[in-house]
Amino acid sequence: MYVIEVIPLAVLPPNVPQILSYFFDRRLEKGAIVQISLNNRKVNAIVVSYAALESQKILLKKTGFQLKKLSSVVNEIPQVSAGQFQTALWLSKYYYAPLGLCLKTVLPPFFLKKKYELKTAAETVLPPQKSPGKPLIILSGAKDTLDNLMPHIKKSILNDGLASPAGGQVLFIVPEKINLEYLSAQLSDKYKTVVIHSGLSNKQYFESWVNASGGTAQIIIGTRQALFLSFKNLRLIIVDDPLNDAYKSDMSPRYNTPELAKHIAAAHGSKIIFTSSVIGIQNYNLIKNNKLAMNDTKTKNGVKLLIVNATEELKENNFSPLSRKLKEILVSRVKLANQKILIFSPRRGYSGIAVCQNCGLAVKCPDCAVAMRVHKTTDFILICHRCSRNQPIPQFCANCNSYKIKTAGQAGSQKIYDEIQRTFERNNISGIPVLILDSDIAKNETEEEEALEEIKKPRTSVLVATQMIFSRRYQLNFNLIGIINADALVNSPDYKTDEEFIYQMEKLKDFEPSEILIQTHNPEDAIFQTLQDAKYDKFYNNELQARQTFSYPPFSRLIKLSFKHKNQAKASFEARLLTEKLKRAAVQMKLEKTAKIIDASPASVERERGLYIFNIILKISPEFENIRELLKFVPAGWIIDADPKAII
DNA sequence: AGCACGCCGACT
DNA sequence: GTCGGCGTGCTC
Repeated sequence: MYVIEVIPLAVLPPNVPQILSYFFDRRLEKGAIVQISLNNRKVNAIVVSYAALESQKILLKKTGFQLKKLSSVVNEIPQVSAGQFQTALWLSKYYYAPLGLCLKTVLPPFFLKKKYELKTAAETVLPPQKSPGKPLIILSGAKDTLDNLMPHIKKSILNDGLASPAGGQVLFIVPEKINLEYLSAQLSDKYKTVVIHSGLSNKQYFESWVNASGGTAQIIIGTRQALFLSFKNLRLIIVDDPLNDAYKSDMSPRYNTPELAKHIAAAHGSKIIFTSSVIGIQNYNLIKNNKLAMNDTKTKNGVKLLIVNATEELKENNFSPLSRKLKEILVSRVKLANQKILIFSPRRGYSGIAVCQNCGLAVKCPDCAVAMRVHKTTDFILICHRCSRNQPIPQFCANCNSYKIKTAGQAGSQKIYDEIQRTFERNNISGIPVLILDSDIAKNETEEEEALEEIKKPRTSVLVATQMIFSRRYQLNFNLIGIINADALVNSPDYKTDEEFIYQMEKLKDFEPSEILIQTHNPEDAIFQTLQDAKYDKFYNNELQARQTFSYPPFSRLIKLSFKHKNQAKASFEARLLTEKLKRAAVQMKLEKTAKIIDASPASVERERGLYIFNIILKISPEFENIRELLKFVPAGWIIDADPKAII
């Protein structure tokens, strides 16, 4: 008899062991697939080790529980490689996520599907290679990204200076699948490329997998899942746009792709290059500490910035979302030939919200603690931007029964569109196409492509777009960009706001405009001067200092603990209970200095989809390794988010 | 996360 | 009488 240790491919709560033991009458190799009975349900599990029962007897007596027998063997041939185990373990440890779930994340979507069986789990453990050197960040405009990368790609594929005769592989990670087609078209005439993303069928995914692990593919281009492939001789990982929000997984394990990419690169001994339009504060700090090299190829192009005081517009009785200056520039621009104009709207929809003029209350979503946003279809309707629920604008105010419900607040893309049309009419301008690109349009893929095709035509046109347009910055150019409300550009009042603002603005410059007009209610804000100078050293240094003062990253690691419940009192109680528990534990463990616990507070949107949300923030100093010691007090039902996107 | 057990209210 | 609501507890 043998004792087999397995990882169930199921979610186990954090307070139970993630590796379980079962009896079996023979040995099973690491990576074999079995079926186990877990609390009376049948679950697939992966073998991690075996041991003769004799050697385990004493140990088993101590634990006290009765081991069960394995239900059945699914596949005795190892299907999970050492590399996959290693990645899953790292994810689980680094992001405090259930191990079984991490293993599931690492495995390809066709895993255990009969048609796509892998003969052996491909694994190429490379002999120690020449050190790949420090990570590198290349700063460039989006359109120069590939040109800058080509020498690095070429060198890696030629496998320069290495003993191994095999050609090297390059892994190119992008935040969204939208640019995969373009990148693969650019690279595939010179190199054998494969593509990996969530839209692939099992058949296609399997094919890419085989080409990557077998070494046929020289360049693997993909979204973050491509990091979970097996490789033959991976020499270089490129992560484009590392600051992109889409890189942070919103499902457990809540990993951040650039961080995982660094780990994978280290495991393969391959070089890692980030390509970005900005450095970012964390990377700036790494450069300062000599842990990251930088190659700044950005030419200081003389884009003209125009700051317009939006408050002044209101004082002068201009209630249009378009300032007088913007209208003026717009009207003169469209009279020229082949002008591309982007009007950047902070959000989709028509105008802000529906407000009762009598009592001043906005119409709120019944399930979420946010005001619903007005949209225009054939009629005006209300849509919740959190949960997508929609309903007509009520005739009477739920609060005071008044019938005076009016739309109010910041204009969205739809209203801006109407305003532009009206401006053109008033100035007797006709025949200028005005298009919208927001997530409402993008729901229909052909409609989105049509809008983009129209924009690419060699004629003057205007596009009203939300942040979605950023993913098109590799191919689109605009002569003029107007930002309707810069204050709403960054969605949350968080410690990252200024960094995010700079990031967004630098991305806009990727469209290579000659002029950017920014409308804001805070024109005196120092950030605009920083932007004007495009000198970010001082900004980063100030920001680093502020972050040090308040123990924000990179001077601490943030962990967000969230609890959701339909009953507000219950959620609030649980949150306070855990805060107290953690504080007491921290005192007992003498961690008051290394782990700062911020009291539980309702999330900035305190209710979402009918659930009340409370957050506890932990600020852990970087030298404290054993966060698990503290997190073991977090009961099941809490969401643990290490390195969260936002803390509100 | 699932899934069973168990204790209260509605209904053929 | 029993069907089914969901609170509680457990998973080698």
